[in-house]
Amino acid sequence: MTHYSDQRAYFFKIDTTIKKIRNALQKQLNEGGFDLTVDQWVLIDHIKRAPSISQNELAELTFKDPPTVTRIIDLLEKKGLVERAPAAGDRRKFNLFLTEKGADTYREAFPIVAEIRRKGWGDLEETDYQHFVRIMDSIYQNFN
Amino acid sequence: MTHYSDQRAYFFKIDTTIKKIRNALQKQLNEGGFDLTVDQWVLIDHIKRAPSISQNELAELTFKDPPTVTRIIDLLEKKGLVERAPAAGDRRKFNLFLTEKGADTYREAFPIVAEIRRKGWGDLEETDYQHFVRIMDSIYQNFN
DNA sequence: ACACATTAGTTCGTCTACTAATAGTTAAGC
DNA sequence: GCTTAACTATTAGTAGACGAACTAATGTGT
Repeated sequence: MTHYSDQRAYFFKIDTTIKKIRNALQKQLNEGGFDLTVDQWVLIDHIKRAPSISQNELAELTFKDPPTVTRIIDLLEKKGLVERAPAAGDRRKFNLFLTEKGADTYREAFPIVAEIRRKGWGDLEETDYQHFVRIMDSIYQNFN
Repeated sequence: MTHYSDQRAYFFKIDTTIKKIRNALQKQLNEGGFDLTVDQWVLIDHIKRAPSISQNELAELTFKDPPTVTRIIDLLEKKGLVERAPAAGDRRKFNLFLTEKGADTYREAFPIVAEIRRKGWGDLEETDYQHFVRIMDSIYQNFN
């Protein structure tokens, strides 16, 4: 029970750290005048990188559930940032694209996101990153 | 831009890892027949460790907002696991306690939580834990 | 060709996160 | 002492997470 792996700390630390990052990014997006949540940004980012992606593919890539993706895309479509185009050859599917307005938003918001990432990592080093990836991947894999 | 700290990876890895842990724990709680969410467990755990704690103190400790704590405590009270007692000397406050049923639930659910923590950490070592804590704390502090 | 399973997306219900606004209470300053 | 500020908890509204159940379309086996 007193062994380090039994402490609540690691669960708790991951949780509070991701909250901190999300809050910082959300605050910057708000102050930049963007009507965007962090999760909405994440989907826009993926669509920008893989235009014509389907909702299910998006769900897999972002580790969100299909219903969650549906709802976020609904919102982005309402704002005119994303477009659902019927997929050729499969009438169940949609191909997702950024609208012109969506592409503009991406371009304008990107520097804010990049700055938050840079700020969060601070002066941690390459070897820290290797430790970080190894430990996180290990925890993740332990649940597979 | 190609520098490691600019990758989306670290944000993404933290996010997916905490999701994985939460899902694993929730699944175990469900399979164990507990009518408890992960967040509800977190509050029960804190009340167990600090009986008579107030809602605001609980919010600070768990990094949840006061309205969130209010709602979760409402649910736990409805289930008969937690009790709100008026605080002596300050009629705005409540002192929170586990009911007998709440204490039973804690005792029964604890092994499940401990097992998930153990499983997640796997065979990572003490030095890994030190790296982990240092890196997480660093990211966290970079936003203060 | 037809029953059957699978896939893509949606709807619904419950829960948590966060903001803003509010009631009621207590503390502080002049 | 009295006004004002600060604090504790709550309510309301929007957004997101997730599971279950559903519709419509597609694929497979015989």
